[in-house]
Amino acid sequence: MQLVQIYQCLCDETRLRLLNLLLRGPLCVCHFQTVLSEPQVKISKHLGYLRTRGLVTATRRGNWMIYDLPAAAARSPELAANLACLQDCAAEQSIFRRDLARLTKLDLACGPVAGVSAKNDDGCGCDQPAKILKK
Amino acid sequence: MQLVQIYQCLCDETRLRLLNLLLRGPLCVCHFQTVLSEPQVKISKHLGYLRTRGLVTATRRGNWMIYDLPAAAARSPELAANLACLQDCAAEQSIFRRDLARLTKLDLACGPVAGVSAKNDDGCGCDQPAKILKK
DNA sequence: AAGCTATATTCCTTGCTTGGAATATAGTTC
DNA sequence: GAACTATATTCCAAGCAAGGAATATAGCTT
Repeated sequence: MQLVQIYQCLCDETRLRLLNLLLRGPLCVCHFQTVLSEPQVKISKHLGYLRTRGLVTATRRGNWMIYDLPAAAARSPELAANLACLQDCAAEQSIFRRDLARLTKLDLACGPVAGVSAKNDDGCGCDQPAKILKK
Repeated sequence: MQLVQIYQCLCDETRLRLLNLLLRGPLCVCHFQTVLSEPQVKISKHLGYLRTRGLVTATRRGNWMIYDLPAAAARSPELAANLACLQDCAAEQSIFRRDLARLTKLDLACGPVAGVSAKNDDGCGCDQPAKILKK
């Protein structure tokens, strides 16, 4: 992957916020919506943008799409370096810290879950919890 | 400085090439032109873009404008981190390596110079050598 | 199958970025 | 001061990206 393309993915604030959350672990779209407080189209489009450029992966799980960063082994040196850099930098800017805090709160409310068919009414805004188990 | 703004500066290939060269030391516009083989407007505009956003500094020296990165002490943590990251990444991509090689060749042809009023006919494409002495 | 949920896509508008041609500016040399 | 050099700016056209409204799609539930 070309270096410029990585930076093109990073040059939008919404995308930075999405990636910052993904650095903590995989997530489904509805939880991005909740944490960022942004409309569904916006989130979905930016995730699509990142996906077509290989910065995130997406796997369907029932109704939900689980987005994740590419596996460490699958990251180019450039991508790995820039994700590490982003993580460091984001830790110092309030907007990213706030997002992570909100995500943590969501996690606590929802708790981890393995399956997909159980409903829960945890008030997350969707019927499925935030904490997605890594395969 | 906001992190996004840094990435916005980095998301254009021409600007990446300029910054990559600047990581080696200060340079005047005409040498960017020579190394990148791009028209003057293009170089000048991208340098202007970087300048207004604080990613480079510019000082006039006779007819020449010397561009440089902000002094290490003046760099925000985010900028410092990303410049370091860029330097690492650029070292692995051929276009940036080629640029550095061309710059080195220019240096050899021109040699270091302190003053500004002496002409030389070193074939650099302008009357002033490439190697600018740090103040 | 019908209705529901989560997510994606299309269409459209708006604004930004890029690049080039032409021109302007600042400084030098003669 | 006239000519010249290096660089910046203006004006314009084209392309791209972002956001929203409406709609489509995929999978679940009953």
